Amino acid sequence: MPEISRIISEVNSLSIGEQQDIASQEFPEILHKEEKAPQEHHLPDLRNHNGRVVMRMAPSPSGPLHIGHSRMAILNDEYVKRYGGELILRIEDTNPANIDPFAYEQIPRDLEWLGVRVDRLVIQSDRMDIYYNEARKLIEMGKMYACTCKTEDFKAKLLKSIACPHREQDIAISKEAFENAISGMMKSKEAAFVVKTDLDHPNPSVRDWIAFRIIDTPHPRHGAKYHLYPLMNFSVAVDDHLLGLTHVIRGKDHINNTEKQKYIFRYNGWALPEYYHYGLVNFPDVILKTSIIKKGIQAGQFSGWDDIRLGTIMAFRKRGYRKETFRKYWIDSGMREIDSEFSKEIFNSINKSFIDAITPRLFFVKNPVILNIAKLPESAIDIRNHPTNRDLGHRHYDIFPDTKIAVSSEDWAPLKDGDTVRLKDLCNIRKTPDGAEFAGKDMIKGLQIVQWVPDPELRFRVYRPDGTSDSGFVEKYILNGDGLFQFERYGFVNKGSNDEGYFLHR
RNA sequence: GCUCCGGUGGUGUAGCACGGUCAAGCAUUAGGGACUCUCAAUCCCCCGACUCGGGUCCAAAUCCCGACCGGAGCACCA
Repeated sequence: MPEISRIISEVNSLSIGEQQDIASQEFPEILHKEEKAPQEHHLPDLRNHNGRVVMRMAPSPSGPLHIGHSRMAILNDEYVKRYGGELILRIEDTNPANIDPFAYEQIPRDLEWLGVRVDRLVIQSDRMDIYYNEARKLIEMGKMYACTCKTEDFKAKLLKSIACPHREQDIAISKEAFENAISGMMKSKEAAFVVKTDLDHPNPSVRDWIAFRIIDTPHPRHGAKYHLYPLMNFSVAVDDHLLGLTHVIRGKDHINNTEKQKYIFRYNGWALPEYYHYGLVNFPDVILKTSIIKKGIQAGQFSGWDDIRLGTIMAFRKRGYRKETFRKYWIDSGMREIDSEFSKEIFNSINKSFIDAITPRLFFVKNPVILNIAKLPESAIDIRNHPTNRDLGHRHYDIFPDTKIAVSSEDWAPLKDGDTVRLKDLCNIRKTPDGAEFAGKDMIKGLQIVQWVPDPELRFRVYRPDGTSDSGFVEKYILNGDGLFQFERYGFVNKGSNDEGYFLHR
């Protein structure tokens, strides 16, 4: 080692120029910069994976999944697929007030569409007895107590690191209160059940946190069967252990919760899973909040959970996004703890790379003008459905002197009399004071090319995610297919029916 | 205010655990061009970043300290 240091300092004592001279004379091969292989984005390896991992996704059933949830789902799924093991979907429905029954059926469907393989479904409200039993153990250990303080008093004391009078009460009192709460003999807010942590913990929210509360609201799955519900930090800790999780990946917003949950692990002597927290993603101009969406749907402002103005998986799907896009985007984003902004451009660009080569082209003329073209010659033409992909075939038109042609007013209106444009794949036309006239069949380089629709009959409306819509004529060939089309010079559109569709992206 | 986390081009990231191969890679976007009967795709070119200030070191995007900025949480949501 000293030898190496000596040589390094010797080399460093030379100027760059001298170093280069020596290198080029004695070791010319090192001056050739090696071509770097393109770097694939890939997720880092997990700590302590022993060939098998058990992971989970834990959404609350307040509504269907949205784009934000897809990160959690895909990250977990990727790792389980990489190492092998089990992916658990755990529906966290221990707050009866925040449940939309529809979510129980839609969340699995959203995941399936995303290509996430769920090995096991766990619904927390079906495991209440397990939580009760774990709580009894903690009470017995003296690590949990019943508190009948007023909420404000309880908070105020903790803020000052002062124990509430119930903290050291007899275990029997807590035990009895717990059973009473379970059997429904206590009203909401009359008591709470608190996990003892550390009154001097620097973060006040970690000090003695509430693990169970009494709720009178009936549960959508269980009605009035239960009156005492665990809070997330308790049920999560218990389940993460009992379900045998090896790794937990979730958003950074849970970092504080992890601290709280660790107390349950410690008291029981359970081994901790490996935790990862990815940074928060800001989604500009995307509506994600379930409470807002719900209100909007009820008020008739949105057509439903799949309204294309929303950020739900259902809405993305309706617009024609590919599931592969979600996966690539989130893998590219990695697992860093930095907060970031969702990039619509990159997301759309990824999506385009998946669909461009396989999506048939079609002409759509928005805000149309119908032209009678003077001296239009009879012709029969074939138009390719894709500029390079021959497998997509072509479409055929017979054009006659009296065939009416629609073009977009956005193309036509700016033209002056005498200007010429190219009707793509058909002919050139000249604008005249009376309308339009034929101006030759041969393609002239540099001529503006416009899309057109012959014998315009099919009105088509495209709904855009910003709430607006465009209307125009579309080629009749749209009737022959379903799914995605690229309306040339307009963008990709997912067909909803024969007269309307949804804008995907350009 | 307190606790924790983080700061690489317009945007998303790679690199940071083990300082030298980083005068910083990739993608996207903007701009220019080639090609093209789509203002698409493809190809080429180009603009653009290590938050700042100290320190350690022969050498710092990488380690240490401070500042600044941003985010999350702060107690009966998940």
